Amino acid sequence: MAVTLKDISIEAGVDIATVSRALNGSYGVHKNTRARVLKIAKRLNYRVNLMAKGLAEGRSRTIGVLVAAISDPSILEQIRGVEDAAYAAGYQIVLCNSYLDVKREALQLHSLLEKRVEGILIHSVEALNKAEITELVESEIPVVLFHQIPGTSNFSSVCMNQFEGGFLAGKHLVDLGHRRIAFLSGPRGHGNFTQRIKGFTKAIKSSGNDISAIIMYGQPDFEGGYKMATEMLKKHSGVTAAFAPNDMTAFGISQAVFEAGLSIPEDISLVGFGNTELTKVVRPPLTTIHHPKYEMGQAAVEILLGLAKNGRLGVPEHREFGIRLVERSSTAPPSKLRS
Amino acid sequence: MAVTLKDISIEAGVDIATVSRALNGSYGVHKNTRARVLKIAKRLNYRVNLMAKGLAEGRSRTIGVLVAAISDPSILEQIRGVEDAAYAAGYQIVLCNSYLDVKREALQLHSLLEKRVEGILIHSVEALNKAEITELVESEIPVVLFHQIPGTSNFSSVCMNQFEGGFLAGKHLVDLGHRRIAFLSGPRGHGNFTQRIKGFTKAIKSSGNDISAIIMYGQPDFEGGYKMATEMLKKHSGVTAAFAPNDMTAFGISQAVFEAGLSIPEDISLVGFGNTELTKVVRPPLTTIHHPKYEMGQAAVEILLGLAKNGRLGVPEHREFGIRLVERSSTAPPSKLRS
DNA sequence: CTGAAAGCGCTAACAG
DNA sequence: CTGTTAGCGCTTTCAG
Repeated sequence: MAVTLKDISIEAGVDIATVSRALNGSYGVHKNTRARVLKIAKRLNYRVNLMAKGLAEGRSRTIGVLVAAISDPSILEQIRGVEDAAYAAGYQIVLCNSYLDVKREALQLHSLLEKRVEGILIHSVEALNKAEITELVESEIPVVLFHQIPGTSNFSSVCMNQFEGGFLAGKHLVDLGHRRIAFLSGPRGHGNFTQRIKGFTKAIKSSGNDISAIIMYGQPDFEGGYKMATEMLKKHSGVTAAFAPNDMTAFGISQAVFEAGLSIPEDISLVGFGNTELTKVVRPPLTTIHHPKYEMGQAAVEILLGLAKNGRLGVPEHREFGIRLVERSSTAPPSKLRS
Repeated sequence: MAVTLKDISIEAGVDIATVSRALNGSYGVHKNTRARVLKIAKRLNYRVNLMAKGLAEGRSRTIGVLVAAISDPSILEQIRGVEDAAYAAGYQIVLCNSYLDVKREALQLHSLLEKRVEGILIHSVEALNKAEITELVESEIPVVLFHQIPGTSNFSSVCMNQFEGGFLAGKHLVDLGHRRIAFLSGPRGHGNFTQRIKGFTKAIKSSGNDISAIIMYGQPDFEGGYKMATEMLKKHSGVTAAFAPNDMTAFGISQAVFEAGLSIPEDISLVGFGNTELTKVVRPPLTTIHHPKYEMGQAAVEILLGLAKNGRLGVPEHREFGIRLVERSSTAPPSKLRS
């Protein structure tokens, strides 16, 4: 079996409580005793048993993170912010991937609760279902969402200004002179995308009557982008610009465009979302919407820990981050030949 | 506070031990009692406290997974296999991302040990350092590696036949008629890549004296592939084919090739490694080496749990998976014009 | 089939 | 500054 406080206490000839104190705080233990205990602990290769510690303290120093697909580079960057902030505050994170599987998500949520995590961060692509929301609310655990979910205003959230994101992209394309613009969005009804679509159409509607927007719904990933774009090119003629729900989807779109024998930005201008690493290096470099992913992760933890500390579960906090357009080479005025 | 066994026991008018039994096994509890307890537990929304349970049982029912970069789709697929197998066996996994940071990795390893995980799966890109190996060995915890690390033969491993992977790729390109072939590999000295390089050069050497191989080392990701290929195209003329350490790197290479005004496979034939999703959909579809990622993840858990059960830490098990070439459109005979 | 009691490893008052 | 004493919530003999 593993070394315990008792082993150390025997070896050091002091009480187990003293060992505990020596190992944790520096207060109230004689310097020499402390040094001796520390040395012995090291020699014996002692390692706290976090289960025992957690049980005794009544807290796990752990926060759960529920994400849909960690393969998404934007999400990964947020998680990195979460991890760093959590670690800095002495917390560990338990990462759960739902792989977009609702059942799996429920299971994981359940086990997070059993682990007595002190808070939960959620970044699922699909909205939570009723049962899950109820379960969360009843567990009285702090929750911070990385997106707005209709009907869950009792949870805190950290988001970017989705509306403005859509607006900026739409305006950019309109300003370039595009008149028929498509938004190949994520799943219908998801909070994030809904707002973005509103911003997008606002930009287009307010720019003149001769401009039209096409909205399509699909999976927000490479494959989904590829499919939506393929369909769009077939069905909707005259489109000269597209806006994607995230960069990966944009890459899928660009794939479909190339395959149709068209090029970017000459035939189709393309705007992504996320400003992930690949956007700079891909050909052509992708115009995209930037938002502070890492910082959002940090902020989420900050809020979560604040909620936990003050027991203010009733007053959710909402933090919104700014957004900006990063112009690269995938957007240009529509070529005369096609327009 | 959360509902405990005691709350249920009071409500049900039975002893707490009976409640425990009713909730866990079905043995030795009267049907009616059991039903009553279950109903009350449900009504009260009872949830085990895993910390308490783990402490009492002396086991955490948890296994740790240490990976370098979860953003790699191949790794993600393996993890999926791990999760499924672990879940089926009643285990939970604790996923740790080192982000290629050695210090971070050490920290995470440490905390896994403190959590009393019952085994650790490791898939780091960099080799473990001495201190970590010692720590692991001393902790007497089952360890399964997803790659071979020199000098750690006391750990079990699940790998693919790296040598054959390299050989198949090399042979395929040679058979197509290529005479000057590059392997833009991962970091120098890593077990996986070393073996693969050996297989690759073997295929080339054994095919004739007029064939030459160029080996380059770099980061095994999109960016790394892009850089290596850019450099290669500048320095080494006459190369008509390239082999990448994984698919993402291959995409980076293809980016660089396109940017140089060349095309695939007309100017450069390209072979990836991993057979990840994107290979099918990318243009041109990528010829690549397939290995059973999901199954490897499952196998790792199987071995791990076997080691734990039989206490046979001394006799590590090594499982090797087969590999095969998946031919798509990124490889072709060298075009007459260039060769 | 069920209750009583001990203990997992650690923390946290409370005395000294 | 240090030892004593209770637990934290759950499992697990051992009786009955």
